[in-house]
Amino acid sequence: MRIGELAERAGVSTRTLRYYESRGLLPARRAVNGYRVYGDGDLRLVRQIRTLQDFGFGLEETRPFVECLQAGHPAGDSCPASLDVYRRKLAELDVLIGELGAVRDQVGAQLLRAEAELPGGPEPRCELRG
Amino acid sequence: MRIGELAERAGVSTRTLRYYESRGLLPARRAVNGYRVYGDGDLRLVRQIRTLQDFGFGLEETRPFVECLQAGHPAGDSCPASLDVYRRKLAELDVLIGELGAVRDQVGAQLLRAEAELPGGPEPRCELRG
DNA sequence: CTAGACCTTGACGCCTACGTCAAGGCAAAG
DNA sequence: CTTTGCCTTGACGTAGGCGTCAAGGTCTAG
Repeated sequence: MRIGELAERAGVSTRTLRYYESRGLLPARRAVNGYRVYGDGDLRLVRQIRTLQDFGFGLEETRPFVECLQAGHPAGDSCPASLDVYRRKLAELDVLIGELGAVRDQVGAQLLRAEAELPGGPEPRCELRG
Repeated sequence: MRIGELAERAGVSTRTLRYYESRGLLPARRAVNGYRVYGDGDLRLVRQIRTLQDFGFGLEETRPFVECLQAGHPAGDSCPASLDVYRRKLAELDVLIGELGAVRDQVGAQLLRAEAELPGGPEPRCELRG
């Protein structure tokens, strides 16, 4: 299939596919006229990349998965290098989530304090009515 | 004081201060020779910006706080507009943390599955020894 | 022959918060 | 006068992942 069909089937733009090729992921055979030609394996490959990107992986981080598939393994994460990426990402996520949680608490505290110091506006929920 | 001193006292670069000015935050008086001249209030202003940036606020999001201080209020969050930013940020953080948590769980699940399917490598912790 | 759909490469745009260099002005010390 | 240090504006570079022309080649239907 050519680039347009692969793009449509994978749900991405042709620009995206050319970009992946420029990054060394997703190499393409060429027809006589210079057109890129892809096989079904390439569809799996692009889908693997998109799945990881949805998880917030950068393109470089998807490379081990891509190479794993290209090496003929059943899945992108059938190789130790891919598992390492999973582990690093997990660690990163844990740190990030922790930091964001801390920030959330600080912002929440600032909000409460500032609301208490601001006389105007809507009254606090616990205000006595009547 | 001039830009170099303010930069040092605030712990930022002169480039950063000029950038803030170009964005319409942190306006500066000018000496006869064209040099920027700042007062102590500007130091508070810059510190307010940095605090918020440490919380992950974008520069635009710090504008209400800056304007609040410039209006003569005791703190950057002494104005309703600033509180609105706090609230929006809290909501954003909650959503983001939730999404990241979901991703974390999915990546963790993928890792466990892939580790189980990979025969080689270090044995699971529960393996019998000897 | 021509229109139209598809393909090619090349290159600039975007967005954020500055870093970093370039060329040159101003002021005080020696 | 010269050095030294601080200041000025201007403008390009960075990172990520493409979007969006631009100019032109290819193939097919009518």
